[in-house]
Amino acid sequence: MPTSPAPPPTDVDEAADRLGIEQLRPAQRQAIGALLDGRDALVVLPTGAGKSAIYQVAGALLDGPTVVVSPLISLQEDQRAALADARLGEAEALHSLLTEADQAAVLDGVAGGTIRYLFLAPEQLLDEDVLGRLAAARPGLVVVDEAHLVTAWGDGFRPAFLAIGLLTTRLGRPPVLALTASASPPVRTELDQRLGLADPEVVVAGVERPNIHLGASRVDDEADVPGALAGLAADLDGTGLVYVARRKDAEHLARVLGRPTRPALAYHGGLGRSARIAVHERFGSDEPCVVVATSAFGLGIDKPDVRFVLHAEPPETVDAWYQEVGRAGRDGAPATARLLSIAGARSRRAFAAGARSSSPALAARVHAALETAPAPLPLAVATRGTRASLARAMQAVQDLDAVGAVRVTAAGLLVEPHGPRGADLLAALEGRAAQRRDRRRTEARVLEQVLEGAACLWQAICGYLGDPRSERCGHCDRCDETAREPDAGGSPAEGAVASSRAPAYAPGARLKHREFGAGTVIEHHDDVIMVAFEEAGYRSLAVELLEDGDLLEEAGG
DNA sequence: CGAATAGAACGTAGGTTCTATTCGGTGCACTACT
Repeated sequence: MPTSPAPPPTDVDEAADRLGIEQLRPAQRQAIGALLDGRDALVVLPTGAGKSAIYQVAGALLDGPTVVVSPLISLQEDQRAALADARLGEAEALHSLLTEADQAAVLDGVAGGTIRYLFLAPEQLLDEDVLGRLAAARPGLVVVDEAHLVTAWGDGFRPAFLAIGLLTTRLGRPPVLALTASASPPVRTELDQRLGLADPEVVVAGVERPNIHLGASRVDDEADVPGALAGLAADLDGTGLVYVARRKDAEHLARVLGRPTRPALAYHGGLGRSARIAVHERFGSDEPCVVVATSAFGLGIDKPDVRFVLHAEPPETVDAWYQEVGRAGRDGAPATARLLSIAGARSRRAFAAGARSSSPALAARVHAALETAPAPLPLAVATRGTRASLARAMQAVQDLDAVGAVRVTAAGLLVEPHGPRGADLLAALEGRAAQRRDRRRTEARVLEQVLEGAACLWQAICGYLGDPRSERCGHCDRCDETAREPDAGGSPAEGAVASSRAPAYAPGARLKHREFGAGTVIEHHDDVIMVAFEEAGYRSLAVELLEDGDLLEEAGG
């Protein structure tokens, strides 16, 4: 006989206690409080800061099951296991590795009220049967874990991420909690829109990782990269990660970097299941090793004592760089991150990012199909016959929703009677597509500029991620160089030049541009500032033109 | 976007040179086979 379930906790502290947490941190309390008041929340905290506890506690106190959208099956299983002993209620995952009978049992458990926490991938929500049964159970909370993937993966790789926002409406629109370790201000704005967050409680803290020493350097030729990496790795002890752009680079560099005392293992998405498990097990062991990997090796890694992260070339964006660097030094002990770029060459990872995108033509077809429908249609029915996968069609629906051409209600999808149609609709859709391409290009360019510039690296990253710091970090290459050149030629450090000449444009300063709107300065050198605009993304602006052209509405804050 | 690969033209043997296309990193789920 199973033991009878524990009675639900009566307050936040009791729920935390059952998780083995003595004292919740202020950031956690702030988010939990908002959710219990029925509000949405967007939480940006580094891994290890207790993001999961927010939904674990809030979910135990809200009526109805908590639905956690989680990107990987392995992650879902980890999260389920973490709740297994907590006496907060039953937790299950729903995915394709379960037998059909087990999947049915999980859905029955949700419908019958015995399951308190359900973990699933966004693709599961596209199944009308799953969606309908979840809706009937009246969820009390929807959680989007690794929420930055809504923008990073939704627009191309896994379009189901874009559908989450629409589908929460079908789930009765309970409070939505978006969780991530990194989200720059433009990404936050996009998350608000894509997830349909309504005036969310925003909690952002602690982007900088003081124990990670950051560096970026340049090699002249591609052929120099393996030797440079080998040199860096030789000076570093313990277990480390090397990120590369392509699968065959992983295989090749693993052979170059392996040593008898510390083997190097290649990891990428082309490996078989058992090979991948073997690398994860070796990486997790106490014996040091180096894993040479594509971006496949990332999500869900929580080994505390990774001592270094090397990049054979720049990642797609500053966000991706921060995410990958952040896998070092989780234990708080000193760790090292070094990035190589090839002089004059674009990173191979930058252009692979935006190849696939949604099609205005497909969106127009979906719209046409809806116009002839007599009543609100379930999403899956409305997009039938468009010759696109359900997930692709969802991407189209999301675009239609964003330009105001359709509306999603609990009953399904319908055409907005006064929304754009015909040529207007197509123009609006194409405008959106162009905006997305532009966003991608500028994001790749920002990383290039940070790497080419001379500014403190952590200052640039923190500014980019919306947690600006006004002083140099003291633990990156650029700060080391500044410290080594005390008063050669009598010129003060660059940061001092910037702030004495134009204090209004110091990193972290807020400004409002006539064309681009509100933004935050993230870098300033040579009379050029880089600004993160909430709506327009990242822009480099010449200070002289800015002032002469009277382009600022206001500055300060 | 730019590198790699496949195919075509050349004109009689197996190579060069050009043009067209596909592919590049992430994984969910599904289908059809052992």
